Amino acid sequence: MPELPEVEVVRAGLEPAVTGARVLGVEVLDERALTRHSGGGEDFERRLAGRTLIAAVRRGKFLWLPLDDDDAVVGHLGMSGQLLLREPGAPRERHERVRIELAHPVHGELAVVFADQRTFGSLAIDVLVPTGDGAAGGAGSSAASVPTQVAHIARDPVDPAFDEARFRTALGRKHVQVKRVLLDQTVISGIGNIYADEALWAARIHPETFADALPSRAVNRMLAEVRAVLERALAEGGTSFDAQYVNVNGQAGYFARSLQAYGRTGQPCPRCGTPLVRVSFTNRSSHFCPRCQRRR
DNA sequence: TATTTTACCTGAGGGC
DNA sequence: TGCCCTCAGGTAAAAT
Repeated sequence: MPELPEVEVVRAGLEPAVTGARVLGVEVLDERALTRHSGGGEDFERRLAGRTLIAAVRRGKFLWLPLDDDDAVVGHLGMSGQLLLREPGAPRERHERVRIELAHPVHGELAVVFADQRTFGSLAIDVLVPTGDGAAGGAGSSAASVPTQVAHIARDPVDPAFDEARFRTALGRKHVQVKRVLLDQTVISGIGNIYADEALWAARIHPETFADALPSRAVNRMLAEVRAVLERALAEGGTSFDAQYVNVNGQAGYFARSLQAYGRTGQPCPRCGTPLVRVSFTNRSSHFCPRCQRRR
């Protein structure tokens, strides 16, 4: 499932290929890939054709490609979205939804293919607006702007402009299980179910501990482990369980073999040996060690 | 206002 | 072999 490390791998892969490239043509094969776009498929194709892409930027799990004016192509991979770099005229991908043909001044012609099995992901053309804090909108560009669709998303914990004081304040005011807060992209972005479970396991915090009951020492530990797990996953190219998440060349990441808690129900906790448990949590699951991660 | 639930979607895998 | 059921989960809208 694409979370921050996976999306960053995709962003970094797109960056050299799209920066400075001109859009030769756009094909929308499935309009469900444009659920966040205000116009239809024809509008998307028309507004993008002939334009030049100037960067690849990411905040949390959102990705955008600024155009040569105040617009940007915004992308979210959802559960199963992929952005792939292909040769022009390459055969269709299995769940291909949108194809953008580009001409790059150095690399020549190529295609950016958006494929998405479950169609939770989407592309859209959106307007860039100034950031509230004046800092760069996200990783990959120094421009202090974000698409309007991303403006409500908090900065992610690996962003140099991440407002730690704001995060701590928000956490202290929420009478909600801490894992819910980690998954709330308006408080801290980039974390999904996998890395939430991993970070909480590493910080020895029960996922259902109320956020407003966490001592500041525990918050420090949690934030440090969130950053550590995201950075380790990034270094290993992200987490892949199957063909769902891949980089722009279609290759899987290696972090799945480094997971300590997520998906390891019944297996011994790597720290204390107690069998890990899985509990139902807001239409998904939480994995944790019942001994190391005691409920407060 | 703050928090919780639901809709959206397809394919893999288990049970029978 | 094939059918039915459950599960996976990010986001935003709807409900409480």
